[in-house]
Amino acid sequence: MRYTPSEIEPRWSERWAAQADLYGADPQSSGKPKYYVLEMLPYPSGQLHMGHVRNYSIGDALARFMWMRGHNVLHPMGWDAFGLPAENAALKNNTPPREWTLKNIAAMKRQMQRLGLAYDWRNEVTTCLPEYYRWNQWFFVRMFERGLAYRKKSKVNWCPECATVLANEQVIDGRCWRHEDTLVEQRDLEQWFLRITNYAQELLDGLEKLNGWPEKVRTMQRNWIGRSEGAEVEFAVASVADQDPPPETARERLEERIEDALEKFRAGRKVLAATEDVELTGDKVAVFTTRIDTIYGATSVQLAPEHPLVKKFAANNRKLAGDVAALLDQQKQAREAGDVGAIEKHGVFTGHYAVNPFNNERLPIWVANYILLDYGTGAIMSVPAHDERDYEFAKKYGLEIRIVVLPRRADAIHSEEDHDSLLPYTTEDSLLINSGQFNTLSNEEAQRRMAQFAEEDGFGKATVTYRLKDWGISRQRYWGTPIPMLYCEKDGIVAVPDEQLPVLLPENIAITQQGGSPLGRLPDFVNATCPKCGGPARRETDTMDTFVDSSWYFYRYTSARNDKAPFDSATAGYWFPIDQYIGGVEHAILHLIYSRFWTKVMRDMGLIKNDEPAERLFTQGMVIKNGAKMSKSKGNVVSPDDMIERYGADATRAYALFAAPPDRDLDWQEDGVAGVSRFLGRVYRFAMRHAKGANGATEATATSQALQRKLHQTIRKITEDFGGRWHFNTSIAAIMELVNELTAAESAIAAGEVPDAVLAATLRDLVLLLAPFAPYLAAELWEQIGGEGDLLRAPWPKFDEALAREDEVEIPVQVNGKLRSVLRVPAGAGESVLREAALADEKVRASTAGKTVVKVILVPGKLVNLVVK
RNA sequence: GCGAAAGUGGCGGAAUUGGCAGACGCACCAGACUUAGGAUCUGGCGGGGAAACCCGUGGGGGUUCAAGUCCCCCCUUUCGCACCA
Repeated sequence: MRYTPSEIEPRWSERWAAQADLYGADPQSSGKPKYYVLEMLPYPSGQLHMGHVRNYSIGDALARFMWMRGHNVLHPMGWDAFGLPAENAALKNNTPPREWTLKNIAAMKRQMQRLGLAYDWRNEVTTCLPEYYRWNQWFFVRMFERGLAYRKKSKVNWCPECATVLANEQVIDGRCWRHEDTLVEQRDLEQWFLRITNYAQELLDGLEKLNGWPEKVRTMQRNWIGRSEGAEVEFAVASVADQDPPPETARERLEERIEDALEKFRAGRKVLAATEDVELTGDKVAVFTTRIDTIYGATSVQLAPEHPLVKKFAANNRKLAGDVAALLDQQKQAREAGDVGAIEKHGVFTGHYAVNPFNNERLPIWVANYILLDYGTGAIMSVPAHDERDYEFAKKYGLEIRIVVLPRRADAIHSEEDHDSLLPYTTEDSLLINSGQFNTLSNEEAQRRMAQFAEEDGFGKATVTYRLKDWGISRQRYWGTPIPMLYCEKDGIVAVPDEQLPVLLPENIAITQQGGSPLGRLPDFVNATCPKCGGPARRETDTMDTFVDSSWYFYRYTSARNDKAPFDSATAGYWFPIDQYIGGVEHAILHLIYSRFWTKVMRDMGLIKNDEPAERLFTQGMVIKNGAKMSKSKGNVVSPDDMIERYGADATRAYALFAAPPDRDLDWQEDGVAGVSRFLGRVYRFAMRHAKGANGATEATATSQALQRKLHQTIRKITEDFGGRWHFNTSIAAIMELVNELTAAESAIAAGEVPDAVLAATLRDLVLLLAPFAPYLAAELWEQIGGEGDLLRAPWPKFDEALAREDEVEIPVQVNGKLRSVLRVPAGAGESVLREAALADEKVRASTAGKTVVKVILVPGKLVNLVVK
């Protein structure tokens, strides 16, 4: 009667695979409450890893539990099948990407089936197939029509290793998200963008309502969207009068004069006054600030090296051009190294001035290497007294530092020196000084009034800026969704008409590592006809970022074979939002922000009604080994196949749930898997011994009552775990306790102390409790004990409060907080019973002898504490 | 630097609400059994001590009859963010 998962499991696996509708959802008319449980779809690398196993074990346990609780469950699976590895593999093995990918999918599907995961494969979604990606194209055209997809030349992140562009979200510390060692370069390219920034505010606001999402993920998204409230203020540019591009000698003279002004400025630290013969040029420079209230303290304006105004200034000034180039280089290097925060601040005076519209002061315009063109307006006003960076910069270059707010708690400030030692102070709990008509206002009040003032006078306004940028989706790669756009000489950019979709990805193509999109080298693909004028057109050769694929795949599951639309709205309306989404925290930003965006766009298109894709999100911890993330380079990768072969799928899955709470990192210990396997063996043998054996006992005894009590306590615990904390490690531990108690009662059972009915009911419930965690063993035993129908649809056991109740409890007795004895009293014993029992207890009396009991703490059901002196 | 989470036996972890610290499992030790197995069963297993008992949840302080749990300070680890104006 050995437990042999290697025989039991494949037998069931085959039976399940033969029933396509086994894990299918019921029709909407079933009247059952719907439950959509979803695990993130894998990239088909060809091999499941332990992270997948953990992810799917959690989801599968939940799905099975919900089925047994009588829900209508949708539990699908698919493949995130486009992406660069397929091209790399093609290069290496000379296999077409499609072939390689489909082969991997088949292999991984086998692994999933071997794991006994309860997916409805009839809804399988494979993103690299035209039946799927045609809808990516369809969505793209819809977004183009709505102005949400646009093309622009911009500075983009370029990974030399991938030979393609990356989205901001795919750059981590200046490196490619797929190539930890590869620095991302900045390049200028024409790219397609999706206007996710249109939804920045809604994406931010929506986070407040996502109470079923981990706070950590919400915070990460909040930071990523990076809203900041402030104001834009326009400064007029004033320059040394000499506007015409001067001949060489004149230019040198101008440079001298600028040097001269700079000299004076340095000597006197009073540039604001050293403005001699400057006059307005008609140019304007807008700065973005979150602290308009400190604008009277501005003593310079700082521009990003790439600011258009800088180009203009530098055109007349070779020295400046050289200096700016150096600054730009520093910034670029810092950016590429990913430590912009650590950059040493450098700057250069341009010789030009900006007029502060609030007080008409002329502030020197500098170029600084820490100002970023792509945030705000690429220009700032520098207020050294109240900003740490500005302070550092002003100290370094001797710029004036002017205090314009006085902290409310200013008691300690008695002199200028005191002030200096406190600088810079950035508090917003202060009052304005040295600020003209705004003096004595609070910061908050001043911010409002000054923005209003600027708006009324037409030189500024309150604004909101976001760190979030539009989503660049063009990729110069082959293995992705072709962007369905055409370039016609006459009609410009034209979308491919719906009836011509999908734009098929050509199959026969030589994958090489040379730059540019591989599709660009296929004349048959590139040369097309303009649908408007019928003339020749050039086809877009870039493909879409694969995150497009995963932004809406879960809608497709609800009607995966639909060839009229991306999905059926009514069906999606029934299933959405996803009740529980489960995956790794590494997708907290990328996938989870894109798919929220996509959902909002689809809602605005009228395809769906929900605002958010998923009601609840669970992010599981990583699977590690010997304290480190599993990786080939560390040689600590544990193969799921290997585990299944040695211990079975049940033991592997149950261990993945047992070894740690699901949200924490899990240290994979093979001995632990063996332990779980031993436990399953004990269950198997116990059940087999009693599956059919009735010995005619009918009389309830203390033992049978104790068994029933334990059983119902276990049912209660596990049912609560599913509804609450998801600490499946303790759920499984509870089943182990139950089984320990059952096997310990073996001799009592043999002695007829446990009625047949109790034993049979216990066995049945034990099998049901096991079903979400060890489905193979549960199915096998279910059959052995004569369970009817499929286990998955058998109702989850109900716990009986009366049977679960203890009738006698142990109450610890402390003397001065130290444990001295344990009382056995009837459950529900009142205070007087406890007091008497405690005082009468021998051990207690021994330790209180010769002392007076000052106080007795009685907590019925918990403990007794005697305070003695 | 900012923010979050965590720190409990040799190891993974338990102790939702302040109430017997170490459930359950691994490893280890002792024993039983034997068709000698990657088997099964029984018992032991935080530290000190012969015992009574004492000590023990990263460190230090505090609140409380009672603290792993609450409060204050500090240390360590992991994760996120980081010139964002």
